[in-house]
Amino acid sequence: MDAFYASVELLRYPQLKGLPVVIGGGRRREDDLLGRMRILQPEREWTSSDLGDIPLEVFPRLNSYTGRGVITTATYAARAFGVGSAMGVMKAAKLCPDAILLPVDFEQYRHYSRTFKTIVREIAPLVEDRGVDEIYIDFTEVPGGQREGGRVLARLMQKAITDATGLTCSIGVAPNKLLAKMASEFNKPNGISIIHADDVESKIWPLACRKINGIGPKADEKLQAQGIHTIGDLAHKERDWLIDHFGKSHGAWLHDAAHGLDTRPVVTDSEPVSMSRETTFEKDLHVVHDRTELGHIFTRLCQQVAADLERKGYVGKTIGIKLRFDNFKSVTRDQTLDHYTASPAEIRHIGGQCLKRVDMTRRLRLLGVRVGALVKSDTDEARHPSKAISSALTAREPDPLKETRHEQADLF
DNA sequence: TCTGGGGTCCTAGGACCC
DNA sequence: TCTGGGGTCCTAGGACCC
Repeated sequence: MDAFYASVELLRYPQLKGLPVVIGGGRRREDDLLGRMRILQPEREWTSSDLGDIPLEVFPRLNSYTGRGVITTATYAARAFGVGSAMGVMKAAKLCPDAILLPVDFEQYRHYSRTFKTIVREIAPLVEDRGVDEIYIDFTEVPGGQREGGRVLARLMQKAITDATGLTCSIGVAPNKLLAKMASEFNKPNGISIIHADDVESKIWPLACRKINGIGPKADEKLQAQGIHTIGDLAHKERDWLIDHFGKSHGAWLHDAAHGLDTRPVVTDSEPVSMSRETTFEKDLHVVHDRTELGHIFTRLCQQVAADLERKGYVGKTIGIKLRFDNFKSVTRDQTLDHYTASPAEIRHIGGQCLKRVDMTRRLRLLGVRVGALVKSDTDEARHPSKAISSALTAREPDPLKETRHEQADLF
C-alpha cells in the first residue's frame, strides 16, 4: 500500500507569518477584549484571517487572559518563545506575554475540515479521518498516483486545497501509514516529503522515539531509562528483549515500528464507540457548597450528550461519568443497562447513580458524562438488545458506608 | 497562575457460563 | 477437600492522539 498523510495548517499562513499568535483559552466568554472586538465589527467571526485587515492593537494579548485553558495551536513565531500546543495558557503567557491571543472557533474549523476532506476525496476516495485537520489517504489505486513517487498527486491536492480554502497543507508520502505520518512532519508548513522503505535507516533512525505515533511521554520515559533515545537505538534492540520489557503486544509493536513496518490499512468507515461531554469549571466546585450549580451543569451535560446521540442517530447502553478533582486526579464510574437509550432523563438518572459511588471530599474541577456501547438507533439491535445481560447481577452495589459518609452525593 | 475536550484502544480482575 | 480451562461481559484506570 502507498499512503499519504495529509495535515492542513488551520492557521492561515500569509497573514500570520512572523507574528507570535496563539489560539486557545477556555470557552468563549464576554471578557473585555473579545467584547471590544465584537464592538468593532459585531457581525463577524474573528479568526486568524482578520489579522490582515484589523489593527493589531485591537487583538488581545496573551497576558490579558485570566482563566483556565490550554493553547490549541501557535504560529512558529510564538513557538520560538517555547509556546506549544496543549500548554496551559497561563504558562504560555509567561513565555510570550505579548503574543496575540485568538479564541478557539470550532465552528469554523469544522467548516474548513469538511471542505478540505471533500476536496481530497474527489481526488483520492480512500480517506481515513484522523480528526479535524488530519487524514490518511491510500492512493495505491489512484490513476497517475505513482508519478514521481506520489509527488505529482500530492502537489495536486495541495493546490486544490489552497484554492478552495486558503489553507496550506503538509503531506507525507510513504509505503505505510506509520512512515507517511512521520514524513508529513519533515517539511512543515505546506511541504511534501517522500520516504521509501530503504530510507528508514537514514531518515527515521536518527529521530527521537517520541516521533513515532503511539509513543507518548510515558513510553518515552521508560525507553530513556533503558538508554534508548533514538528510533535507531530502539531498532537495535532484540525483539525478545523488547517483549520482555514492554509486554508481548507493545514490545512487538515497538520493534516493528522502529523498523518502519506497519500493516494497518487505511480505514475509510468506522462507527463511533462512545460520545461524551465534559467541562472544566472556571473555579473548582464543591458538591455541598455548589450543589445547585453542579446539578445544573450535570443536567446540561446529559442533555448535550443526548442531543449528540439523537442528532447522529445513535443509542448506547453504558452510561458513565468522569470527575477530575482539584488535585487533577480523575475517576470514572459507569453502569451498563439491559437496553439502549439516548434519553436525557435516563442518562441523568443512571449518571446520578454513578456519581453516588464516588468519594466527594475534594473539590471538583471537571465533570463529564459519557454514553458508550453505541449502536445505530435504527437497527434491530437497538430495539432488542441480544440478551438481558446480567447487569443487575454484576453491577456493584454502592458501598453503604460511603453513602452515609457522603450524603452530599445524593444531591445529584 | 499549572494542566481543554473529544475520542480510541489496552490491560487486568472478577463474575459468570459451559 | 486443594481445585480445569476457555470465553465473554463488565468495570476502572491509564496511555495516547488530535
